[in-house]
Amino acid sequence: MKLSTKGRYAVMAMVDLATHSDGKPVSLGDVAERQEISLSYLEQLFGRLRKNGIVTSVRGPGGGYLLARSARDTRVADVILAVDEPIKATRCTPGSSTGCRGRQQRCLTHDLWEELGNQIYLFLSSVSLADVVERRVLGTSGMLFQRDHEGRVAANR
Amino acid sequence: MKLSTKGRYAVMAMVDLATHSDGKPVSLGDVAERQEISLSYLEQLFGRLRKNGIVTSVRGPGGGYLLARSARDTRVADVILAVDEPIKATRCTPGSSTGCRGRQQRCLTHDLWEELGNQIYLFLSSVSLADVVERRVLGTSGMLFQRDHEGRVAANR
DNA sequence: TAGTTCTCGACTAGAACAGTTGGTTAATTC
DNA sequence: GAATTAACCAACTGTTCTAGTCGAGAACTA
Repeated sequence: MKLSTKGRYAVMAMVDLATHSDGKPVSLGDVAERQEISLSYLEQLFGRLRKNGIVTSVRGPGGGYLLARSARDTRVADVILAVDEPIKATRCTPGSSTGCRGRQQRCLTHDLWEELGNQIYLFLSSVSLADVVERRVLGTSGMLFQRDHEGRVAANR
Repeated sequence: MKLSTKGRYAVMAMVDLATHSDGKPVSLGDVAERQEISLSYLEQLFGRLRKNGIVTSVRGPGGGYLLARSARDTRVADVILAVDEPIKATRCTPGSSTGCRGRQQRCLTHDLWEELGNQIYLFLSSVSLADVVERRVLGTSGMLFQRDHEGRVAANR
């Protein structure tokens, strides 16, 4: 599970879509203006989303994009997986079980990345677009960590 | 909380350090060879780790790096925060509460990224270097998602 | 003094990100 | 049927980050 600004842009746009679609298609031009993302970049992202069956498209005037499923059934994880290509296995890629065998059989940190990837995926697939729209994202929040005046990392335990 | 291969390299190196240090300093040359990471790149990373008080250094022959605290008290999150500079707030940066006010007061997905960042941080600070060394990273694991033959994303629920 | 190891800064090829440009195709409206 | 709308598509670009290289120096040990 890769986390990039690309995935975040896609989620922002999809939330916008979920918010402003009342059964009618929403044009990317509108989304671009509201979210202040370039139209052409959105086109690239929605190309991916369409190929992955997350949205459907309607061409021509009054056209645009529609959620393929309801906002409640579209999970944030689906959106991110659709736009972020599965990464090619470098050294020890979180998702795949191959790739991290240098000279040892399996790198020491393998389980850690695997587990972290699962945690992230579990969280993001527990959240639907509807949850985001209705601001139903539980706030455990609070300042959990800071940097001191010298720039060093300090945690508030 | 930024997740990059850079942070992963740092954690791999720190786990190596925790594994091979029996009170004596471990030279970066040894770590580089074992982990197959370039020495000069490691030097950059350990410069950051030292400035953030994660490791201490000993110069000269027989020198190297030592954990500043015990492996049990050094958390994976600390390592990653030390090497990954706090990102400059682009549009809606997960960590900081500023930055995502385009024309609205606060973007719809803000809470989502904030909460995700917290989830990741909580997980990574619950794991110490000792946990990784002793392979004590709980495996909720299993294949949670896949792509079908057309490359589309599908989840195993 | 020689050799080891850390320390520091500048530089680099390659990749990814975010966006641009310039088209085409399909549907609607005039 | 012509003009307009908006999805589609491909190639290209400036910027940033990654991962690494290179060179010089400073501290310590033998």
